[in-house]
Amino acid sequence: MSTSKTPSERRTHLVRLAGDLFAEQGFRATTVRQIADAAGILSGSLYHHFDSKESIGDEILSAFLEDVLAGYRAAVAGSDDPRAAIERIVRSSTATLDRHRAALTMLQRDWNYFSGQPRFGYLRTAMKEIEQTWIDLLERGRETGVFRADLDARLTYRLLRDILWLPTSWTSSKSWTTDQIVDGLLRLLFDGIKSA
Amino acid sequence: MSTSKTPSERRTHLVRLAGDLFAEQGFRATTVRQIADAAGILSGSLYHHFDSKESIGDEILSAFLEDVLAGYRAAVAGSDDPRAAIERIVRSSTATLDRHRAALTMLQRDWNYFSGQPRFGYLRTAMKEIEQTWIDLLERGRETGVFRADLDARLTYRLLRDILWLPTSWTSSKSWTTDQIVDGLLRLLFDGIKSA
Amino acid sequence: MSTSKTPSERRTHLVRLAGDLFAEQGFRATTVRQIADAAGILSGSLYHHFDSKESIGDEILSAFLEDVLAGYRAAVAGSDDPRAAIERIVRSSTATLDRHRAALTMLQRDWNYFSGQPRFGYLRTAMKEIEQTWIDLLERGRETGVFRADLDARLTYRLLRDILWLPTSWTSSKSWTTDQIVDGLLRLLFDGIKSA
Amino acid sequence: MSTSKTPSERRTHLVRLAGDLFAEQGFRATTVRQIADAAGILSGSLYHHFDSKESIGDEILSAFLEDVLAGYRAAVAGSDDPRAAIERIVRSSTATLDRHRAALTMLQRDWNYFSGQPRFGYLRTAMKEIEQTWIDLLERGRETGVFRADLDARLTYRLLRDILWLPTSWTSSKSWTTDQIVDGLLRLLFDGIKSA
DNA sequence: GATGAATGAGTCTTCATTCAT
DNA sequence: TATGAATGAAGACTCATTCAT
Repeated sequence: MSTSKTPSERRTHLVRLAGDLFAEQGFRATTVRQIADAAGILSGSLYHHFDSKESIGDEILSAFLEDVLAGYRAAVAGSDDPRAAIERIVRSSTATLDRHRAALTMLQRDWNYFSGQPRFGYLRTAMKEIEQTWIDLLERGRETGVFRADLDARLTYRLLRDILWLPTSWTSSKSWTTDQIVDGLLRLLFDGIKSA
Repeated sequence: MSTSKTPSERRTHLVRLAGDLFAEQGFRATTVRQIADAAGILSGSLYHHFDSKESIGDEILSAFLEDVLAGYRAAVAGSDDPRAAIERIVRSSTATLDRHRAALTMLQRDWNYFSGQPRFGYLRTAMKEIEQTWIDLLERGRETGVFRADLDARLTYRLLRDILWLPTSWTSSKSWTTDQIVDGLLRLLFDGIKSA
Repeated sequence: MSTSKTPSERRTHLVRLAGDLFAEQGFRATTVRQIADAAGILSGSLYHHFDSKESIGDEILSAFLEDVLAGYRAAVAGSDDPRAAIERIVRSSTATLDRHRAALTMLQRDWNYFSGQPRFGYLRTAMKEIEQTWIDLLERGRETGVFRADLDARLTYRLLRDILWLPTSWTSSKSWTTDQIVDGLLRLLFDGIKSA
Repeated sequence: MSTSKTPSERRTHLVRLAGDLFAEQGFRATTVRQIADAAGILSGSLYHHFDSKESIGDEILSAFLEDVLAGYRAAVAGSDDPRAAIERIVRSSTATLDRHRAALTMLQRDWNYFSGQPRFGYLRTAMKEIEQTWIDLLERGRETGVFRADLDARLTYRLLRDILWLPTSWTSSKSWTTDQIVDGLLRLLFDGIKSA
């Protein structure tokens, strides 16, 4: 992944600035000049801290995926109850949103670009672990009768994973708190919109 | 909206080619040269058919929104039953996916880019009508007791609209038919994943 | 090697202009802007004709090597006399100098740069054929008693090949005609500087 | 020439490191960062020792020329025999090669660059002395019948000077010892490749 | 309608150099 | 002496667009 030695504060600050721009405009649509402008330096000066625009992206993406995977592993580790595990995943995922808006936006908008490059091979690896986790939980829940018997695990996973990551794009309009979103999601997820 | 004077077959063909590329790579990431290559002509020659890359995008987006709005209006017009209307919307939306993958991808990935330009003002207008339609239906369903009483109409709308458009990005992996996706969505939407 | 379809006259002209600059300054020290300036266009416009600076170099180098190898093969093909063959090589090489000054200078000054790139792999291949030709001739001449018995074929080859290509760098100072140089070289080569 | 006030050991070491890189890659193709990396310091820190990259080059080149000129003068001073003097020049030149590979490579590859700058004016001066020495020797040898009567002194000088400096570029392939090269050169020079 | 050639503004990146600490 | 951060000018290359033929 990234060679994160002991990132100086300056460097960390620059990554944050870049991340904000990536979140707003996407990775490819953001120019190094915009990043440099935000930092009040010349664009060439960025290369004192990073050896390429992509290495900034790398730093953001790998940090995000480490966090996400940690959340998934912790959610599964606790107990045997699939429903409880899914709820923990949803809650941890949503919590991660705020810290990693940039990464999420980058993946949503430029997935093809990143996943095609060898350098970002870890993206596919991580996604596979995430997928496997969901599918295991959904199938286990189905077998133990907690979830509907006709549930298509893979299809449901695809839907849920993407749904979970949707609200990132909204954060500009601060209409809802994170808690509201999580609860709305969980209700929708488990119970649908029908009244009981 | 679009300046579709005499949409000669050649022109229509070019728009389709461009759309395929936009769907794959996004609007901004697609170069006019790639479009021209796909058509077997030189990039400059495209300008005999369109006066800019954006006018191609315009053509694609406006056609899409006309279709979508028509679907929404038809869905609502039929009856008073909110649940039936929503099901019609979902079914019509999903049907539109195949015909308008390019437009959806463009909106998902470059919404900020388009919606910021006066030329694409109709995007915001159309979105507002879509939003209003959903909210009306959800609130009516809540009031008549068909939907849960604690349903946040606006939040649910945001979630549902985006969810509805998610599967567009998947089409590369032909794992499911459109029908499968629609049914999965409707079940999730109305009933959640819990077993009865 | 290079994909030389049907090089337009414009393209050919540009290659010549670039070659002149490469010959004077070396490949790496020459900027695309200088080439464009020489052609009276903007630097970006060069990329309408070539997809990279290196592809211009490729065009120049591969044309040169084809010419050189043709000369070597023809020189060897004629007869069995090593001394005559070497004389033909020297004469043909020197004749090639004028047409390919740029290529020679590029190889002399930036050999490490080019030979390290896969794209220019044919450079090593060609050099090997050249080396083998010399060594065969020298060894045959030694065995048949035409050349000195203590001649180190490989060492002599290295010296001779490089010596043969030296005068390219001088052409700025038009002190000698090509014929003078060839004759001087041949005398030095066969007889040394000692008086008989 | 060079501003070698107090050539501390550190400084001398740095010059040697730089020289190695210059010899491998050429002066212009070597970056100050590479030099600093080789020394284990940051590139900016080099400027505590030298006020510019060129001043490092200056140090290397002027040391070389002093050495070479000393060799030439000593070679001529000894006796009146042109042939003996030339042999001494060749032997001393070749001996200098090992100590000054960097300088030679720099001159071979970037002569135009250096000789064009006022700061390196001494290069032209030194070259003129070298040229004059050769021409004197060759003409004297021709007049006294030691060398061929039809020898073009200037042309032969140009050839010989460059030939003498050729083997520098080979040192990567350690196929021959310096002695072997010298002997090969001298035999070629005096006797040619023909068998007696 | 299409080609071939060009523009001009902008992209990421490199590199010698400077300087406060 | 060295570091860490920056400059500023330049480098190769991209791309939407224009236009004479």
